[in-house]
Amino acid sequence: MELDERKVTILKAIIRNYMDTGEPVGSRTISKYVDNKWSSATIRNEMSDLEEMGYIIQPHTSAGRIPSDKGYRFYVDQILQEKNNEVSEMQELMFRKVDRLESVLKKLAKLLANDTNYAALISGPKYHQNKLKFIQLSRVDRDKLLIVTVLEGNLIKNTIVNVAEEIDEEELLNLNILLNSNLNGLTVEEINLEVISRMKQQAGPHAGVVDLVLNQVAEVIRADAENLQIYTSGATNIFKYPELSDNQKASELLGTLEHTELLQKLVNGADDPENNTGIQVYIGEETPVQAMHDCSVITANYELGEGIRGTIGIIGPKRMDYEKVLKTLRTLMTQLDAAFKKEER
Amino acid sequence: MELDERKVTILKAIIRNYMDTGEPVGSRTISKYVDNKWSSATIRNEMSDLEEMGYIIQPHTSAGRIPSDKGYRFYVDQILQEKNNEVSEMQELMFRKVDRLESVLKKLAKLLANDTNYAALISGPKYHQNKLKFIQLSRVDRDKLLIVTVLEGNLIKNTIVNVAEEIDEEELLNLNILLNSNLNGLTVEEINLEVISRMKQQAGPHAGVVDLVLNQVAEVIRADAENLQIYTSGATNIFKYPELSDNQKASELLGTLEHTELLQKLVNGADDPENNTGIQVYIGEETPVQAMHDCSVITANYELGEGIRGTIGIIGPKRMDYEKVLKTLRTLMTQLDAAFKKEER
DNA sequence: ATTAGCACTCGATTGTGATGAGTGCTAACA
DNA sequence: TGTTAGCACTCATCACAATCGAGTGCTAAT
Repeated sequence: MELDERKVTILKAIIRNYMDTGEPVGSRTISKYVDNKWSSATIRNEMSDLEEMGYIIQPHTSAGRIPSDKGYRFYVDQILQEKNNEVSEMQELMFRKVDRLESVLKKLAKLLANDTNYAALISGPKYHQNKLKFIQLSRVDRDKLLIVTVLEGNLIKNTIVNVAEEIDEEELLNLNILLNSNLNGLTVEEINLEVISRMKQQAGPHAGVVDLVLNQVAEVIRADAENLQIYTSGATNIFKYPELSDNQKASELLGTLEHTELLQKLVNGADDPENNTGIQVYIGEETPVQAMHDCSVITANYELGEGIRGTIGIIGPKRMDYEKVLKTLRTLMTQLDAAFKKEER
Repeated sequence: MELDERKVTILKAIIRNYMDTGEPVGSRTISKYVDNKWSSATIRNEMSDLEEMGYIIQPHTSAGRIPSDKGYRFYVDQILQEKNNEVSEMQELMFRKVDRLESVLKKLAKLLANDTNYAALISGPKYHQNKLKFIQLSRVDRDKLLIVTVLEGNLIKNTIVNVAEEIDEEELLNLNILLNSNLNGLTVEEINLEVISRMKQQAGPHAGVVDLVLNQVAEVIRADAENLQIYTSGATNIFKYPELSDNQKASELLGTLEHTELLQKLVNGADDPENNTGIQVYIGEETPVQAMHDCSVITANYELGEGIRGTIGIIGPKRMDYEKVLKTLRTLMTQLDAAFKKEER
């Protein structure tokens, strides 16, 4: 059987209606929805076909129909095909002073959740493969050094280490120069044994400190790469959708949103190389996270400056307003990009 | 009427039973609970009295009794009176490397939530009234300075600012010395016009930079004091308690846990000067947060080093295991203190 | 090919009675 | 005088039946 134009119209009508109400939709409703262009009986016939083809489902014999995962998939694919060019204007971007990336991300998640009425999720950037831009050692106490590490893209990490030996200001200055001249522009991976031994040699009596510093830098960056920061917001929005807010499911879903390690799957999934738009739509069972099998999840990759990438995600009911979410995500990514470019300037 | 010993015993029995089951408890249950020391009929009489006195409530005519807020209050006060001296050993503290305070706090909240099976909340330290320990300016780009601010207690803040003028390394060094020699040991409040104008004078051509730096420092500290960081964990634990997990309430409660500004009330409340233990117990309507009127909330202040204070909180059903929670909080506070002292060493 | 009409299905809602845990009260008892 | 046994009463809860109505599938007419 073929999916002719009328079937498509009806399918879309079913999906749109269901998105609004969350209730199974019957033939008469659709008939009215299309201005009685066809009678309910006709619609019934078509619906029967659509069900046979797997696009819609009947929860029980005498209920209306609801879209199946396949139905949603069809709908979404249609939207995705639509031209990408309408990058609408968006509200004034609210992160004038990008002081700390983290707080921006949090705000962003909140904004997104409020805007869409779904749960939002945003992952901090992945640090590995990032270049070192600058290292600064300072003494904060007699036996304590502060290490400030600045990565490409102005991501900053601090660590405080205890040092056994005393180092005077001049030595510290020299160490700083040594570190920066040797390490600038290298990625963490590129700091190999050769580089290290050369630095140690140059450091003379304070080779131990060099070791300490390098270990600490490596550790900070690695630790951060491992337990990736993921911020969520608007988790309670799911209570707005009865089909998700049954206690058992809601509890699981909310629990999952608290567990970063589970969310990682979503974030990583977006790396699909075939997908050049950077946008992924998971419908129902397609979602790699168990607790979200009754939801749809949309993720989008963002990129700030050179190679600093992260992921934004929206989690909502299967009947989420795909059009709106996709649009919002697209504009947001553009905005984010622009904001950062501006900051970089 | 007086609250004699028997009444107290029965009241406690009712509360303990109710904490276990979450169901209203009847006279026979209590009779068995006290090894039939009194018959159910006697218990009934006493319960009738207790109800009249307002310590317990009958949800409906032919149900058992449940503790009222007043009942809980009595119970908790009893526990609080018990001697404070049993600081039990606790599991190995898991924050060997206190790299970033923030991540420690998050872990702590998670630990606490897991341990108690209630929702946990922890506020980051309040920065104001904190002394400046160290300031470091570094150039990261031609027109960008990195300002690292270290406060007493080794709390670190970074900011990047754009500067119009070019500053060479030597000038930067001088500025650093200038900043540190003038500002060390001062609180934010103490940096007044006099200090500022003196610094500007000394800075000569780069007075503008001094201004910029000071603004930025002030802003960072203020911004952080305003939207105080509050981390929550184990929010979904509330689904373990049927009396809270009705959809309407659960949604509100979880929503509230996402709104830092509402949680502030809890955190601030613990500042009650009369309360020298630093521990606050809110039962039911006593809670300053609307959505938690069906819960009990316990907050405890912690202190790290000099004047860096924050608050830990537990949110659970009114029938929460007060004894356990109080004990856990007390030990935790001790541990936290010890861990930080050790770090400081 | 479309549509009107009708019998049918089945979840949701409402109503009813049985069940049982728990109470209050009274009278008997120590 | 305090305690207890006994009994009538209350009321949430559960299972079951009756009813309702939205929505269907099928057939026959257009």
